[in-house]
Amino acid sequence: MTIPRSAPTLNDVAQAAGVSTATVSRCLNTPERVIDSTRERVMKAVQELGYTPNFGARVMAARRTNTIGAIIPTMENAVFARGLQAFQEGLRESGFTLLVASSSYRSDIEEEQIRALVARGADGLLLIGHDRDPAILAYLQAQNIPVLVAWSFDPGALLPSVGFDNRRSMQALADTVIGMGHRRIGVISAITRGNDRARLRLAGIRDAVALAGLGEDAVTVIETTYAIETGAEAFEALMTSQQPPTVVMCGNDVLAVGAMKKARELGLDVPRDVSITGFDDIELASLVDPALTTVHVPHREMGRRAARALIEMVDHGRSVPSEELAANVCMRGSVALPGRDTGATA
Amino acid sequence: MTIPRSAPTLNDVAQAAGVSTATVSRCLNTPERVIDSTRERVMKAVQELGYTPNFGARVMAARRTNTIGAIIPTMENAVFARGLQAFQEGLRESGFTLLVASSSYRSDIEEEQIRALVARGADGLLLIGHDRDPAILAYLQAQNIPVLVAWSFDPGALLPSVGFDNRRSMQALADTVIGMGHRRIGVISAITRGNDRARLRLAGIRDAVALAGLGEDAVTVIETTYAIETGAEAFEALMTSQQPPTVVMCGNDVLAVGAMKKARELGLDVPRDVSITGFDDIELASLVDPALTTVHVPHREMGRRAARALIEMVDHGRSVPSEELAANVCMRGSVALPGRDTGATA
DNA sequence: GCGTATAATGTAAGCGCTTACATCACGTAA
DNA sequence: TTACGTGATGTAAGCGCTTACATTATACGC
Repeated sequence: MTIPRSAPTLNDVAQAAGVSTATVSRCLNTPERVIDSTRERVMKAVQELGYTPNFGARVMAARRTNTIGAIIPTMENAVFARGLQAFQEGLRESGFTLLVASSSYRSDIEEEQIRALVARGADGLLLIGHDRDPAILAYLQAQNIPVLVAWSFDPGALLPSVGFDNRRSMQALADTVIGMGHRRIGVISAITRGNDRARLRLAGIRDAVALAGLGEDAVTVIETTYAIETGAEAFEALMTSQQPPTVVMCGNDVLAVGAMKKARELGLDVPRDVSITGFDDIELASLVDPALTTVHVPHREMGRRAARALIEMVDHGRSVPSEELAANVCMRGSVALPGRDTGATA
Repeated sequence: MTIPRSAPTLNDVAQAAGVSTATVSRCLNTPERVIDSTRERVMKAVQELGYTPNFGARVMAARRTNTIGAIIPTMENAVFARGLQAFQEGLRESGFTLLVASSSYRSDIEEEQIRALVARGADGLLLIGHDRDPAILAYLQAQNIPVLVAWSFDPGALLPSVGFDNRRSMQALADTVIGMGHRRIGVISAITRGNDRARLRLAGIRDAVALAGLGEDAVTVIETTYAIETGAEAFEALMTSQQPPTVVMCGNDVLAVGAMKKARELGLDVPRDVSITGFDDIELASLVDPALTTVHVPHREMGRRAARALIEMVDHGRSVPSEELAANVCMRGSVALPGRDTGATA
């Protein structure tokens, strides 16, 4: 067996098998149109040469890639990782390959990645959230490529989505908390700029506050990046202020876990001295002590449905109605009635 | 502005700008070779048409994709997610795009993904671990495509690697544990089939046992899939056996956290009643109570170095020496001297 | 003004594949 | 035997791009 200088081509296979390139191509794509004896000969040559069709060439000739692209903010966020894993499994069943890229929460990188994926011939795209420069939307439209949004449900948006109502879900949680008597609410939010999930969750808290007839100054908001440590810092800032909150509502579980960690360090008992809530219901939420009150998001289900919806769009070239999934409040040990005092320990 | 039937091509741009396709191509690839006035005209046309070069065609003509492919077992494992994020950032700085696929720990899917990535013209590949069907190795060699292995250092393997010595690191941890007096060791390992990291970690424990002159029956091994819940189940099985171990060493932190959770449910105090160890040092390890004794793996550093090494291989077409990173034992609260009793609570 | 070096642009040949269409080899019916 | 239908295979034209090479424009020195 000789080692080829470079990857073998269709032509090499054709020569080895003593047929034309068309026959080889047919063996690979429509085997039933080739007589058995020939096919065997060709397949043998394919095996021996270790031939893999050149994707670029194939795409260019056939105008279809069976590839779906997805762009997520970061792979380090467990919620995306989980949803995407399910998404990929769903695609695989239908013969699609998933290509993933991440944007580090930066819209310029997201745009770059969108272009990269489109250029690679992605048949469809999965994007996270609706906040996006109109120019990119126009570009996507010009490319005439199906795009689905996940993790955020918004029937009024330009793009169809599979997700949940971040605003209403967070409001439900805030309603409950306020209903328990909390009047000073600290909020640790993810950066809202370019992130509708974060923005809407914050809006949900404000909705609840307004509904309860509380003043705007009932909430103190700190925005910070996604990490346990930054959550801890924000928590400390909130709790060492003049009038510390009796409950700290966090934009996601990771920030909340950071808050709980810092509470322990500060000698604050959760939930006696201060209540803490999260959002997402990642595994971590039920592992910490006390278990974290949060909003459960069905990430896997979302991934599966997104796969189904996007395949539908790609296969039949038609848009698809947005799908809303339920995200329910999950009461656990980290929330209690507010104490009589100001929330500081003795 | 008219909506094009399909994506605009180089030719469309050339026509719109009144130049040849070669000039447009040069504007995009070697702008300094085109006079300003022409370039402006061309770029304007590019903008207006929303032109994106067709990747397949470009690759076919230029024989280079600036794309690196990576295949990981699963995105849901935080260690891969973190290392890969760093890997991607490293690649981006050098103008490479990362394409990620996951194999669900199945070698047949991994092979499929390897072929998919190769077919897509990946200039290089990042793979996890050395366990792999020789046929795929041969295929990769025939394709003459640079491949780097991460998460496992093995200077003797066919492929160069950037990683740590799973066996020796785990042995170091086991040495320490045995040095503290533990004589009955329960092991919760990830599935070892096709997973050299799991296999080598287990081997490291056996090395330590042999070195200490203990019999083989000092260790009881349970293999299970990667999840908190399966770790919990395995832990229960170990602890309800006739002679429960005084220490349970887990193949990774996720299994260890599952074990700790189950310990709490069983009313066992960690580390008084039983010691528990992990591997990886994910964030979770220092969040649980007591903090988990584990082996710290520098995932980010590994990702960065892997990026550098693979780029070197791709750019200069030469192989690269394997790099070993240190993975150090991290003693924390979950390990203590064994009690006098059998490990069962009163 | 002319010749020449140099910069800017155009021309056209592929890159590896698919596929419409042409060709060929049979088998069947008249 | 001939004519023709059918199925297997070959031929060759692109797909959109890059790039070696050819051509044309510009600048400069004499």
